[in-house]
Order: sequence, then C-alpha cells, then structure tokens
Amino acid sequence: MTKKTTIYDIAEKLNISSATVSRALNGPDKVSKSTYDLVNKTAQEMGYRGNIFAKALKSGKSYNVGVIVPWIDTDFFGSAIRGIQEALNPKGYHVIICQTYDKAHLEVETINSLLKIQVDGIFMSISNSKTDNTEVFSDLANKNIPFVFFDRKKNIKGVSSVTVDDFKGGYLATTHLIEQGCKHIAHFTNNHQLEIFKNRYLGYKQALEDHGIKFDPELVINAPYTVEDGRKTTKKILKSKTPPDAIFAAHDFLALGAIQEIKAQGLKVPDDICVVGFSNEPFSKFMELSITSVNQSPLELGKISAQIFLDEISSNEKMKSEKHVVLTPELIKRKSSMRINREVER
Amino acid sequence: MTKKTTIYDIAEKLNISSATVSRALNGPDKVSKSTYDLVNKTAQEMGYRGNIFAKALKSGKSYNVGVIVPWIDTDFFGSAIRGIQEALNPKGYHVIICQTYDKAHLEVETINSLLKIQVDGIFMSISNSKTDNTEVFSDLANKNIPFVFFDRKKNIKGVSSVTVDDFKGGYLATTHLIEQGCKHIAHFTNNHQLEIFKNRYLGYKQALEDHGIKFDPELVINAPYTVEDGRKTTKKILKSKTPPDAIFAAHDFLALGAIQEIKAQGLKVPDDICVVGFSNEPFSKFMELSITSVNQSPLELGKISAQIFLDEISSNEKMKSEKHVVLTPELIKRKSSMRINREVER
DNA sequence: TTGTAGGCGTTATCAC
DNA sequence: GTGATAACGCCTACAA
Repeated sequence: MTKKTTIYDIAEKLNISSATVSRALNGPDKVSKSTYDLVNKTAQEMGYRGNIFAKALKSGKSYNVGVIVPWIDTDFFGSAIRGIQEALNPKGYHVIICQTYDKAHLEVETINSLLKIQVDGIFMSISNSKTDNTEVFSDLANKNIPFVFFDRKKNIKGVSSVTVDDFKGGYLATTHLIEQGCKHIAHFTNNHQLEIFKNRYLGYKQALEDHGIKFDPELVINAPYTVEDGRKTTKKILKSKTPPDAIFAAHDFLALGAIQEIKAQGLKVPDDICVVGFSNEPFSKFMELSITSVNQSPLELGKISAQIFLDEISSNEKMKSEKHVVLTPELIKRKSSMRINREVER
Repeated sequence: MTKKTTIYDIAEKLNISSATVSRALNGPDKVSKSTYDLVNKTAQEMGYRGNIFAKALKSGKSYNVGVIVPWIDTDFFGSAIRGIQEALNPKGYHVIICQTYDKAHLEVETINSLLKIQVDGIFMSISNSKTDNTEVFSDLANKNIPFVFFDRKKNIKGVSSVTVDDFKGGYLATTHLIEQGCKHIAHFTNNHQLEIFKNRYLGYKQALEDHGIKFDPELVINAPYTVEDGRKTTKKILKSKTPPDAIFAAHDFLALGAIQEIKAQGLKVPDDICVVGFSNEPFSKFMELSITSVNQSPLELGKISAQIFLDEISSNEKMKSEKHVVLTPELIKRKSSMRINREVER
C-alpha cells in the first residue's frame, strides 16, 4: 500500500503552496480558474482523498451521529433507524448505532462512548429500567450537543423529542373494542417507567370512562414484551371468575401470545375474545388471523427526528429551542377484533 | 458551553509539560506514580476528555467500521448487524450503517463514502443488481483495508467472507419435501446474480436428482422478494396443467405469499401443497400455520464476520490471508410442510 | 522521570 | 490570486 497523497504532495508536484491547493480543492471561488482546474485534475490523477481526521480536528465536526436504541432487530426500531439514516445520509452524515438492551447502565456508558467519539448529535430511545439517572441527560443538554429523544423519552429541560400520541393510540384501540360490543376489556401493559406504556394505559382508561364502562384494576396486568409473556398472562387472566371478552395488549408480541393461548384453550378470536396489539409489527398483518394494531409510522418518526437535528445545527441561535413533535397513531383494524363487520383493512 | 480542556490546560495548571500529561494519561508505566495520580486526578476534576480527532489524525485509526446492507429493517439483516455490533463494541469499535436498497450505484457510492471517512473496516452484503463492477472491490482489497462479505458475496481475490451453505439449505428443504411424499416440487427463485439464490436452486436440483425425480425447468420461476410476488407467482403456477404438490420458496416472504394464494384458491397447506421458505423470519414461526424454513443464524453470522475482521487487524503479517467461513443452515420443520408426521419444531 | 520539538493534514489569517 | 505560518490536540523520538 502506498502512502496517501496529501495536499503537500500536490503542492510539491505543481510547485505551488499547500494553501493554494487547499483553496482550489474547496471551490473555484478562492482561486484562479486555471489553478483550480490544474489542482483538481492533478488531485484526481494522484488519487488524492482528503484526510477526514485532519478536517475534523480543524472543524470540530465529525459528521457522525449516534443512534441509541434498546435493540435494532425489531421492525419498529429498524424502521426508525432507517428513517434517520435516509434523512441524514444526503446531508453527509453517517449513522452510528448502539444498543442498550434495556439496561440503564449501558445507556449511560453508551452516551459517554458517543460523546467520547465526538458525534455531532445523538438520537435516543431510552431503555425501560429503574434508574432516575437524569444527570447524564441534563449534562448533555448543557453541552450543546443536539440530542433528540424518539418514541421513548424522558422529560429533560432543553431536549427535543419526537413521539407518538400513545394516549390516543390506547384510546383508539379501546374505543374500537367497545364498539365491537366488548364490555370487559383487559389491558396488558408494562411497568410504567416508560411514558409510552403509561400513556397507552391512560388512553385505555379514559376510553372506558368516556363510554360508561367501569374501570377494573384487576383487568390491568403488567407483563414484559415477549410472546411467552403474552401466553402466561392470558392463561392467568382466563382463570379468573369473570374472564375478559377483549384484550388490549400494549405490544404486538403480547397480543400474539394472547391469541395463541386463547386458541389453545379452545376459545375463538374474535368471537369469544377480541384482541388488539400495538406497533403494527409485520407479523400482525401476515397472520391468517391478522391482528388489529396501532401503527406508529416508525420510518416517518425517524425522518422527523433527523429533521429536528438538522434544524438545530443549522440554527445559529445560541439558545436552542426545545421542540416536541407528537405523531398521531392510526388504528389498523384486522381480523383479531372485527366481530361485527368482518371487513378488514390492509 | 465552556471550551474543552486539553492536555495543555492540565499541563499549565500543574506546571508540567504537556508531554508528561499525555504520558500520564496513557498509563502508569511511563511516568512516576505521583505524577500519574496527580495528572489523572486533575484531568478528572477539569472534565478532560481526549480529542478523538487529534488521536485519529495521529494514529490513522478511526475505530469505526462500516456495515453495508441492502436495508436494515428486516430480521435477517437487523440480526446480522446486531451480531457485528455486539462483537465489536467491547473492542472499542463503533458501527456505522449504510443501506443500498439493492441499487448497484449506491453500492459504489457507499463504499467510497466509507473510505472517505476512513473506517477501519467494511462489512458488506452485496446488492442484487446487474453490474459486474468488481473494480471497486479489488481496489479495496489492494488498499489493505479489512473487508468482509457476509451472506451475499462476490468472489474477489483477497476478500474474506462469511456465508451460509445455501446449497445445503436448498438441498435440505427439497429433500424434506420429497420425504413428505411430494413429487412435483416447484421452486421460486430470483435472478441468479446473487450466489445465494443460485445455490439454493442448485441444492434443490441436486436433491431432486439424488432422489430420482426428474428436474422440470417449468417448475422453476423467478420472482422478487415480496409477499405479493409470492401470490402472483403461485397464481400463475396453479393454472398450469400439472400444478405442483409442493413449493420451495427461496425466501419466506415468497413462501408466505404462496400460502396465502393456495388458501385463497380453496386448497390446503400442507395437505394439497406443502410449502417451505428460507431465512426463518420471525413471522414464519408466529403464523398459526407456521412455515417450515431454513434458519441461517444471522446473529452468529454477524459475530463471526466481526471476528474475522478482528483477526485481520491484529495479525501483523502484511499479507492478509483470505478466509472463507461457511455456516451450516438448519431446516426448521413446521406445519406448512409436515404432512406425514404432524409434530412440529419450535 | 521529564521536557523540547516536530509532525499528523487541513484550514484560516495574514501579508504580499 | 497566492504564499508563509499558525493553529487544531495529541503523541513520541530525542535530549536532558
């Protein structure tokens, strides 16, 4: 491997100064047309590629951003990252991905490691864990490095966010179940560390109230994310004296587990029990008994997050204004809940 | 925001030279215990964070690697990236993701953009498109920057690869169908630009031959990746005079489309037609009529790719040896093909 | 053990 | 329009 050519090599070859080469390389305005052409032609011939480290050292910008998610191999996060990447790539940014596996300590570590490599911005979906470690985040806000929460956020002064209206999602899902004639609607939720789950729950509760159905705390159950958890929780609730006639699960995996267990017990979906999930993961559409779910448009969510970042870095005001975008979710009605009219959406 | 503290700031404060500070920061060996402690304590107090750009400029290493895939929001690629990330993060590397959307020109652009930002290595799953643009790749090989193909590869001298034995996957799938009593097995493939599809096809063909079934080119059909393509292709083949009694699809999405169409026509899976897919996408397990599929262990695939990269950079030999790891796939038998014994695997 | 000085490759500020 | 030079922050011979 031959050594990389630098502007000095070009300068030497052409008997001009490195400064002139640099100028010529950076546009036709700062130098005569003839030298501009000559330098660029020579650079090409010599296989010149600027040294990004030197440029970064000079400018203080890396043109890298970091994206922190619990895990990337899920449709929701994969699509959100895709959105960020697609919006930022044309602007010359590269996207670095980090996973936290829902562990709080990894969250802090990850932020620090991104800070250490001097990314120009950080996008984050926080993990579902028990710390109230807000210091790191406020530190970040003070450091003036653009920081955007997407989907799973914390409320930190000075930090922007793009989220989905989970309250509305929960409300839509529950109202839909009520319209299908369900009166005894269970809700599978998660611990309420994360706003998203809390809000889905609150939307559920509000919908019940607005339709004159008494809220029964016995029908609300905490469960993790997996299909297996969905099955277990369903098994438990079906044993109760007054089993539900509908389940609104705060996640599609839970909904899938619920459907599996309901069927295993010889009951029918939606006839005996209606089920609605959340996130519109691909499988919810693919199932023969397709699953009604709340679509959050993760791709768009990612793109909007990216846009906020771009706005933030291009604004020259010292005070960055905190922005909060809330996307409206959409209920996609499918077989698992359509009891009255069986016409199903995509 | 206050200016970042540098080793000079620390040096000044302690009335020592910046060189000593640098040494103290880089380990206790090159400096007296007392200065080591003092410097590190002071650095901490002053909130010192080394400037990665300066270090990179000095060392020529970015501690970044690039991963190029057609798209990230699919279980297979998401998991592979996850594997790479998990293996490399503990070693101090960050993972930059790039997507090509199966477009050849983006492929070249992307490689160049990664080269420009001086990543320490590149992982790539090539796109399915019609160029024979191997120059970029051989260029790369000459540049001495570690480059690893995973899953979808080209044969380039000097470039390592980690792939799945697709021939065997195709062979396993087809043999399984034959064992279920199928004699007229259709194969949905893709254009054979990509080795993976070609090899799945060859495996299929070999299995037929080994079991004394005559190969019928009419039963092999080209189709893209989507569920819709699977439906269309199935519709077409079911119209033929001698419709198949089994379909081996080179991808789960095609298999899903096939199943949907078969059912829509009032036929039964697996009783009338057995179906096997490829990739073991999550939904293939989740379906009520679960889909038999070939598992490629993408997570492991990513991890092994990462390991090859690590080996390559740590070996001090100038000549990097080309490595080719081939993983053995595994057929996971599920309802869509189990006609004789209905016991299904996970 | 510590300090001095030069270099990594660029860009920006002067001066000519 | 062009050239000399300093600066970005760190590391590392070499010297003391």
